[in-house]
Amino acid sequence: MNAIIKEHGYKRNVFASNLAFNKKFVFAVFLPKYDTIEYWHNQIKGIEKAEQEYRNLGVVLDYYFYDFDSTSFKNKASEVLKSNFDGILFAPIFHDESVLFLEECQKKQVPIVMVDANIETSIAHTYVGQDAFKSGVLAGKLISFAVKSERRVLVVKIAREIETTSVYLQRIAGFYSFFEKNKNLEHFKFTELTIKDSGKELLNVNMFAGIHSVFVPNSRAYMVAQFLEANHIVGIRIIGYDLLELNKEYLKKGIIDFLIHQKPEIQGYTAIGFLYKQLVLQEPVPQTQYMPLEIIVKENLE
Amino acid sequence: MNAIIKEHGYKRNVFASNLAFNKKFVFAVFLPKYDTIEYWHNQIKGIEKAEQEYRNLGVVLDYYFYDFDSTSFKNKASEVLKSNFDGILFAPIFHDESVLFLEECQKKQVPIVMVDANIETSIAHTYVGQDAFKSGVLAGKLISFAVKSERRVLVVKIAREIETTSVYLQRIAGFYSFFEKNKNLEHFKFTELTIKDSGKELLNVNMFAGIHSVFVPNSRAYMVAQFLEANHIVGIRIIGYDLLELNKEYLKKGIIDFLIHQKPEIQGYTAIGFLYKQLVLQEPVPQTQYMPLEIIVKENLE
DNA sequence: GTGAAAGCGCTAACAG
DNA sequence: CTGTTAGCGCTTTCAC
Repeated sequence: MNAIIKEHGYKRNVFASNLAFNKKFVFAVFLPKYDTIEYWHNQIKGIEKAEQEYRNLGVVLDYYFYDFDSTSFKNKASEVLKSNFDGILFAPIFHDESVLFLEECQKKQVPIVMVDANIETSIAHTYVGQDAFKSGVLAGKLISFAVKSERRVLVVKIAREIETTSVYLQRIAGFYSFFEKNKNLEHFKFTELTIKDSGKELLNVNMFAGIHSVFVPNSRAYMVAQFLEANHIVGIRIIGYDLLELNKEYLKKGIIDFLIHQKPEIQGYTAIGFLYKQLVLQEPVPQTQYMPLEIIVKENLE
Repeated sequence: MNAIIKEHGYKRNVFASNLAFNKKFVFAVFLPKYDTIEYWHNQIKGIEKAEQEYRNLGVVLDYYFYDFDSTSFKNKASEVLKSNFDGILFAPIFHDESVLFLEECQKKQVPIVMVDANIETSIAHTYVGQDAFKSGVLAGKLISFAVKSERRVLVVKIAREIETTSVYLQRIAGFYSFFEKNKNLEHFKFTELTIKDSGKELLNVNMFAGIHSVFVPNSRAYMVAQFLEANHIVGIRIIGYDLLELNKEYLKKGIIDFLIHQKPEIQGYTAIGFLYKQLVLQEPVPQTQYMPLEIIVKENLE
């Protein structure tokens, strides 16, 4: 009989339904501590915007932040699992630990949304984030705008040891694939440079001799920009990722030329919106939601 | 007393409020006929997406479409004004007629949202759309990526007579202002070409002799691309506006290099969302919401 | 003006 | 398992 009613174009009244249900939905938000990491700070900003928007609509957020190490992750994870929540948003920074965490969440039968990076698994979940490979291809294209004479490109990998996600490797893979697929770009030559994080002092002028462009496959383009500015090296095109304050500053100065923006705020905002849709509105959401790849130059910043 | 209650952190329960209010909000949507104009079709797509989203939340849309002439606009306008609506979304294609229409709407005391173009007026309303001048500046920047030897740029104005909005003039103004502000770009030389709409046959090969780049300040970049392709002219960079199917096609082929995207779907979607916020949620909305200027190349299309 | 009461459409609990 | 009912928090109406 219910079936018959539904067939006949019946629409649940969301207001009445949620009024009667009279329940707050608790979304657990399980992310790295954001105090010092601007990228995560922006994710949180989007989440907080969504929190405010859905506050009157029966949504409560419970935050759990961990330090950027796997022990802290595991400790907080068990804390999360002890609590009660109707939906979970988290970032699988540490792969193996995240798989275990996912399995526990599955037992709770709640909707799961992952941001920033995805995990290959059969456990149903939604991914909201970047397509890292494609963003690398795009970086290649942007570098390729230079003239058609010989071009030397420096790929600068500045990474901390605990970098366990493969995001920046995927970006580099995409980057090279662009030049492989475009055979008329054989005049581009590449050199790689690997530097430990906060090892800015390891840069030296010789590294940039004869270089026309620099590709920084993570958010640390500002370090290269700082160095080039301090040493009065001009005419080198820099392309990097993420709208950190320092990156934006050098973009405005014209020292960084391109930033690829992954919209962390929108990631967080969208993720909460997806939980809201599933739980409050009882509507389906996509399995994967890639952020559009935005090209930011000085003139379309903001 | 009400005041005291509110001071004390009282939040209206949106579910109960709207259930008791038990009213459908009618939004009048007053736009050009979209059948043949892809740009407006995309606006409508966004509006329909919003319609679906808010259908269960007490929102009903009433559509009014006019032909692309001011008589049709006026006729439909009076039809709209005779109807009952709680909020209005419209595009001020014809300036003077739109001002009159606005004044009538004001009398109805309903929230007003304008898309696509704005009107200078003291009548309270929200504008959702592009910053045309800024988008022209951006176009200038994109053209300027070429090498630092002499560059000849052709500005191709393909417009129908009834083009009454000044959007494309603002874009051109922004475009030139970029080169004026950057004195190191004096090697860029400009030529203008004005062609009546669907006068593609008026293009000829000589126009492109010695030209390195073409700027088309509206959505008709594909016409130039078609011509260049048909005449096997290569090596000219084209930059235009809007993700029309034809433009996208030539972007994929590598004949158009850049498209600046004004997100018409998002405009429509946002506009409905603003009416929803004001009427259903009784929350404030901004006076002006500029769309971000998106740079689209082959590699970040879709 | 203030106060009481009906009822919006649904869910959950309880009775049969 | 099906049918009935209280009540979610608010708006509107009607009585005072």
